[in-house]
Amino acid sequence: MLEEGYAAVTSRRLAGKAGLKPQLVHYYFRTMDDLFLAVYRRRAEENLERNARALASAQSLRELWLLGSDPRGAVFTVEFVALANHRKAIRKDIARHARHFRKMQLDAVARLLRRLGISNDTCPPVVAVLAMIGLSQVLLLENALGITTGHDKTVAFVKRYLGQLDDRMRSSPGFGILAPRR
Amino acid sequence: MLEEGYAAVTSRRLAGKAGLKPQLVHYYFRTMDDLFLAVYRRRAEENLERNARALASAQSLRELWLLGSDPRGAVFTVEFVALANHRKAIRKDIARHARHFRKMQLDAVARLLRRLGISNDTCPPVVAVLAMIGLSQVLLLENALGITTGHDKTVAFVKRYLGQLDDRMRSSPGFGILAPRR
DNA sequence: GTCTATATAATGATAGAC
DNA sequence: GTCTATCATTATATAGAC
Repeated sequence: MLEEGYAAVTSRRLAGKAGLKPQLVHYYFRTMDDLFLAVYRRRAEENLERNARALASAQSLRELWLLGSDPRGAVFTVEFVALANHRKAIRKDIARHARHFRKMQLDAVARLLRRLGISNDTCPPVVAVLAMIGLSQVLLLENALGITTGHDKTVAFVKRYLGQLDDRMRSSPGFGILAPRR
Repeated sequence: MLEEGYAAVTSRRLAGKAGLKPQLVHYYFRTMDDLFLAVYRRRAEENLERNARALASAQSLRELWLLGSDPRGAVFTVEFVALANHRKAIRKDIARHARHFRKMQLDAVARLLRRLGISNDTCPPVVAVLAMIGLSQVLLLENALGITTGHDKTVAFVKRYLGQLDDRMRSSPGFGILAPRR
């Protein structure tokens, strides 16, 4: 799926990779949609856990950025969004997970910005979250196409910026209460 | 393609919509890949023209933002990136166009930030461009999935922010030389 | 330019033997 | 749980009549 797109995932090729017969795919998952959903759910759960760990760390913002910059993640997302574009059952699942995910990030970033004294007027938490996600996704998408103009510069800028915020965060009064230094 | 994904675009369905026989698709385009490329090229050219007009306007940033916020554009991009993910000929074409497009945006935004007195340390042009693209893409993608939490707030924030920059730009000395007020 | 006819190959899915 | 056998469907693409 990551290498050749979801359309390349067929019961036959899949079984071939497992050294088994195509019919077993249907035995285990019934339909191909069920298979795709199973893949998505497993990955979604892993993703939630990794995110929770990142948010609890002493460098939340940098960790969040790194998570969003996993190349497999971006291709995975594109493929499933494309898949969701014409399979109702899959779209529903993705939407539900994405909402859960978003809420979690949003709560954490809002708490963080408040503690840093960054007001809603300066930058609403939701803008910060969406900008971070958007930026990392665009970088990954372009990379997949072989376009990298200015990417290094952008990554360096973002990391420096987020690192400074994380530093201010760690040295803010009462930091240890919420997220103890490791 | 926009409604059901690229996999749903078959010679049969296409011919059906045109009230013709599937074989005519091959008569005109030979292969389905050639067809997809023709669609992409037409759209890409329109896109370049619209962008050039936006960059020449008196509210470049807002116009750029609006262009990036066209819902059809985002779905179109996702579908073609997914398509490019497993068709070499198509990937090459997308990459070439994207590079051209990026250079155009980058030159214009760089000139604009310089004129506004925003230094490279404050915000490198490429970061501004990628952040704008990323943010609008994420909004559109989520929208397509039915997720809209905080979107209104984000759009309002961005428009207000870009509007202020455009205002400063218009009132900067010598503005009329580069982009005459309409 | 548009059609009929056809070659060829892949797909998802089920039934039933072992 | 894994296999063989099989079906119905769909796809891309070409050849040739008109």
